[in-house]
Amino acid sequence: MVASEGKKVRVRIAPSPTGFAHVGTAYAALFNYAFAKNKGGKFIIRLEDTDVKRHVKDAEQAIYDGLAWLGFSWDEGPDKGGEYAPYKQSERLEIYKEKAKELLEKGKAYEEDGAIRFKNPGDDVGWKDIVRGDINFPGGEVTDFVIMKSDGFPTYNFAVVIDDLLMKITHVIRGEEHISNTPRQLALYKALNEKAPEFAHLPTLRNKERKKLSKRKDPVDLRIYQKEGYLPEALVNFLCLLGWSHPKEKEIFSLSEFVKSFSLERVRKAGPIFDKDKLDWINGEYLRKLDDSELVDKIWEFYNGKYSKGEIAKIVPLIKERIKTFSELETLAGFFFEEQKVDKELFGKGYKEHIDKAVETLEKVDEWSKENIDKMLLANVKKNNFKTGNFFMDLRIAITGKKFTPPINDSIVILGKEETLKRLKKYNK
RNA sequence: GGCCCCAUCGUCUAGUGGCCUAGGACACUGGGUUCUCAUCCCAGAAACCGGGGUUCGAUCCCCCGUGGGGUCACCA
Repeated sequence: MVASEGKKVRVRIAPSPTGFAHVGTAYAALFNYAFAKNKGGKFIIRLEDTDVKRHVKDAEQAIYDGLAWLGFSWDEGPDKGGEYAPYKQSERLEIYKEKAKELLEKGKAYEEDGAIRFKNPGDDVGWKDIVRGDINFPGGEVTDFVIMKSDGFPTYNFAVVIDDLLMKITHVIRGEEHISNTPRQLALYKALNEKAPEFAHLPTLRNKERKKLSKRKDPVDLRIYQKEGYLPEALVNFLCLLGWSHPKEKEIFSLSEFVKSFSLERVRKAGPIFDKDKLDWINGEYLRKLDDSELVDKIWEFYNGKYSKGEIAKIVPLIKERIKTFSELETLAGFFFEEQKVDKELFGKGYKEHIDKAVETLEKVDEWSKENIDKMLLANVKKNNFKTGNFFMDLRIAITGKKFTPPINDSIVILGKEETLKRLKKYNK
């Protein structure tokens, strides 16, 4: 860190509580967090709740929960307090009122229909964006705009400027969609006789139609990922890779490594497409890297104790390399816990014979071990001149109801002699 | 439409004037391991939007097109 720069880095994210925790918010949080922590600065949450109509109950908590789930912590915020409290705009109304009054008195704003409008001088404005370089807007683009609504609440553009100023925000790192707001905010800083913070406009996450992620049709609610059984670390890692790349081209890395190697210079300008394929792969990578015992705990937690840790522990080695998310566990391995319906159409031609002989053989196994089962079943296949693949496939279907499962002999061992035979005997002639 | 931003394989990206016959990853295809699926290993197909410049030399610099996106509220 360059000590001579003096100013301590302070960044913020400014979500509005209009529903749930949004991936876009998580994305902005990720880059702000990394930038701040990389520079030993502060990461702040400020709630932009100045739209009374759009305010949704519980949305505030959902945002904290979502961000915490992903592993972020913030230094100041509505729930945490801090030197520049309050951090909720609805609790700062007096401040905006006062500032608006100042502007009014200086003749830089005027009243109209109960609202206060900023009198825009119409100068050309521009700034050096940290990720995009020079951006300029011709004067005249920005007209007079409302800063205080008639309901006594500030508008977004006004509140942002006042708060960033008062909260001593040094870098405003936000989505590209805010570029067009920046001229207004810059005009305000100038009118207030204050120096503006640095700006960095991140690319916008897009869907497959190349449009900005939509609340209606895209999976943007963080809880979706929680429910589907993604690891937060994997989601974060995935997000890191959108618009940013590791200097050494690494793909799998932790949040702390991201923080360590982060720089805004490596942020791309083009808006990346949020494509879950790669997320699935990353999640699988993280899953496979976990110790079996960790995986057991996480699965147990995911299913809210529905299955005992003992049961889970038995099957974990078999499913670890086969699931991409926790929610896939039941489709892949549900048969361990509960007998599945079997569609007889799935069976091959001589299935009854296969099953009969399997029952016959398995009944003779007294020490129920993988070795014995392997040995005896294979001998049985040979003796009867079965086709190995066909035999095991019919066995698999009879026991699990599915064609794709963990290795069948291992499964039989776990299921136990009694349960296995019970399932097979249903097909006795 | 005005203004602004952007443009390398299908997707995420490396690249910062010669190291590029453009590299990696996901996805895809083929093969190997295997009782299925998966993991793992190997191989393959796949891109610098177009046109002008600048330069001895452009994916990289400039201009113009084209395409995509964002934004134009008393929403944030």
